[in-house]
Amino acid sequence: MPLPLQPYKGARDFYPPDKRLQKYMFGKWREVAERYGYEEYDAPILESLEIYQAKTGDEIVNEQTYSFEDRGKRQVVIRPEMTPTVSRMVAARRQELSYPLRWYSIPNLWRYERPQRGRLREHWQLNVDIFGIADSGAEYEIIVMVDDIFKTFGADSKMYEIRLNSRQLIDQALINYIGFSSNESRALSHLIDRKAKMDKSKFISAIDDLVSPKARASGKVEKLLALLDIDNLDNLPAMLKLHDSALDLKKMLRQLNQAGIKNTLFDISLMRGFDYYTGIVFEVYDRHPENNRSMLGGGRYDGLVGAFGVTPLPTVGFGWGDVTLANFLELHHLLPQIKTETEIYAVLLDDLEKSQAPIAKLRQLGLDLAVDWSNRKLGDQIKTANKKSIPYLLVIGRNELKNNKFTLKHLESSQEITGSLSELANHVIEERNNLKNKQ
RNA sequence: GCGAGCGUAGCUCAGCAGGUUAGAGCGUCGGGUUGUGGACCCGAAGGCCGUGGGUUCAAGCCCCAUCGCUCGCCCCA
Repeated sequence: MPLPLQPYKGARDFYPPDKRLQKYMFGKWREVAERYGYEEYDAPILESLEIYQAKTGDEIVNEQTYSFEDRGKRQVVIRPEMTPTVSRMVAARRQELSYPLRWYSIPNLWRYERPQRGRLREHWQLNVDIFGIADSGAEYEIIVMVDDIFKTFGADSKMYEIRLNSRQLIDQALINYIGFSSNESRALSHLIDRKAKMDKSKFISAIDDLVSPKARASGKVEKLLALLDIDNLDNLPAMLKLHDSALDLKKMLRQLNQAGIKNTLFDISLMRGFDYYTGIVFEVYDRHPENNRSMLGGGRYDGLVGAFGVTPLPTVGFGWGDVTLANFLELHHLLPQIKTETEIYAVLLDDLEKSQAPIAKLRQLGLDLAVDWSNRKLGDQIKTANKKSIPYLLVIGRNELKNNKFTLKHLESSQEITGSLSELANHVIEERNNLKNKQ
């Protein structure tokens, strides 16, 4: 039996070009998060089972996670998401941390399920959370940051849209305005979340299955359907329109608009799967017809830190997966040509031993340099540099060693410059800095 | 977990109705003589046709199972 060459189902190998792309994406994520004053944290990939049971449904814990019993009989889960972990960390130091607390992380997460487009078993996710702010300024900051990240990747606002809703508004609508029980309301909100995927008659019959015959008879279903057709806050019935949650949403949309973010919309059917959200929720959709899906989402969850037995802490956060981001960038042609880190390929022609001094010198001067020790013909060595897309070529042969003057060739443009090692190094470093400033 | 489609060289795929030693392009490696690459020409390596079983004189092709991939569903972190 030959050994398998494929990575484990739903997981990925990162060959250098893949890793370069990942570094690029993570780099932009970090850059923007830090520009907003967020600090990076990390945590173990293993967590004890209990911390998931408090907040999520049983199915997620039992069927959609990698879980096992360790040798000490502890129930262990490979983390499927970061929110419980970060809540745990904050709760553990609830008293000593100072608020508002702004944290981010890019954890590796695992879920046990069938892989499909945009959803693998293994993925990485940018997680950003702000703790300690009850005011909607927290949501505002988070959404502005998300938008900023898109812009930093080169996207324009036509490529995506930001949809907003409020859990409080939904509760108010389903329970107080229409009059469903809280059980019916919870079941209905999960159903409404799937509305876009179902055709209308199927959706209606699914509603009928969920609600009591009495509710059906009293016209509540019609009332619900009418409500779900509303796509503008101003068209809500008065009782809802004047509710705090609707006013908050309206203010949020206005503020975003003032910040130049106009690709927003109110989507009353937007739920987010989890029950832990307590206020405004949002998702960003790709507008590309081939990928018309939610790429990231988040919202306010004020109860989770408190679930660890400490004084509750208002929190807003979001998670953004690397797979959905990569799909988006690819589809919208936003992937840059990402070069290898190596800047110089040193080709040795004559005396390998005497060539070591200039190579060491260039590295001391701060250059990333790979050496071809193969002693092959010059042309062959150049071909290798070319294939590795290393930008500069340095030839070290007897002439160079004798005169202590070297020639650096930029392979793409075929331009050559000649000079001392430090002159060449300065040139490369200058070009490197120019490139960085452009990005 | 459920349903559908697909598995032939590193990659993209051909492969006739089941009929001898399984093909192309790209890529890789080598060559086209002296210290300058990308083009072009020549050549080579590389496949138990995903795996196991079955039907048949004969299976890459048909049947069953299994694994994997893709797309839906469920669920969505």
